[in-house]
Amino acid sequence: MGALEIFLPVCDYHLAATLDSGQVFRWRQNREAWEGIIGSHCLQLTQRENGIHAAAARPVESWEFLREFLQTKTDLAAVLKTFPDDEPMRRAIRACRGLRLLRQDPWECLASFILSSTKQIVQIRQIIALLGERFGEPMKNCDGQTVFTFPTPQKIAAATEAELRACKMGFRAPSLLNAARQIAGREFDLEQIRQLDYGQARMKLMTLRGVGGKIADCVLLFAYGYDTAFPVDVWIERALQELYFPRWRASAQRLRNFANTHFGPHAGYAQQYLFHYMRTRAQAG
DNA sequence: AGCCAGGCTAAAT
DNA sequence: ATTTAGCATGGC
Repeated sequence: MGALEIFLPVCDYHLAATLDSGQVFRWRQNREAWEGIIGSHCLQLTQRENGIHAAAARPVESWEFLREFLQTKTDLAAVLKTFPDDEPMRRAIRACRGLRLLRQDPWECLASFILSSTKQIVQIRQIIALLGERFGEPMKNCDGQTVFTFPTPQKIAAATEAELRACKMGFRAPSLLNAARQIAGREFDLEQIRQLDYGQARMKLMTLRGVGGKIADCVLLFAYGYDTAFPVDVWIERALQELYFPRWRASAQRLRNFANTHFGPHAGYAQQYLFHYMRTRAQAG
């Protein structure tokens, strides 16, 4: 028999920043709590002094899926110690103590980031919300409201391109449809990725239409835990340019090469701090 | 109105 | 080997 709630002790975990840092797109804040769905578990997460409180809509047998998703066993201090000791990194860390990397479901992550290209985060959220309403399975959250699971590859694969375009995803529709069909048809195995090294895994993901280096890196970092993956998007490009090469314009290749050599074994983690730092700094003006 | 958004692809230098 | 349009859609 399961439980409806649990307390996960963890220090140095900034829940709000983590769930609102562009890694995931289906979590929203409702007063104190953050509401979201992991697999078929509908949850409310609340920040506490020494950890995170979780409440589920239905009894849960094992909470291991939640520890996995939140990565509560990660020793953040040990990760931060591997970052380069330079002024930009120090500022990025200072701007957001307790920011973490999550560990997501590969399909949800892949589909989400196929939909992310040249879209603002608010719009990505909107597209994915529509996709959930139209292709996900309805369920009740803690407050009795109807919410939706993330659509399976099979469900998306059975859709038409027009139905997907109706979710406002535009030219990304054929890419999502292609990925869903390859995965549903077992031509592409998301589990097999785990057995590959970073370079091989990246190449494999990039065989999918609409998946280039940046999206592949997001999936490798956010879903599979390849900590050396370093997604370079417009924000990170701007961050590297302004913070590390303020004097001259560096090419995209130069920036990428710098990123892959400068940030150490947890480069992807460092990237998330830079990303969040740039975004919050821009918001503040 | 025009520019840009957690890019990728194919065409053009 | 690098740089550049075109791609849908919406917010500012």
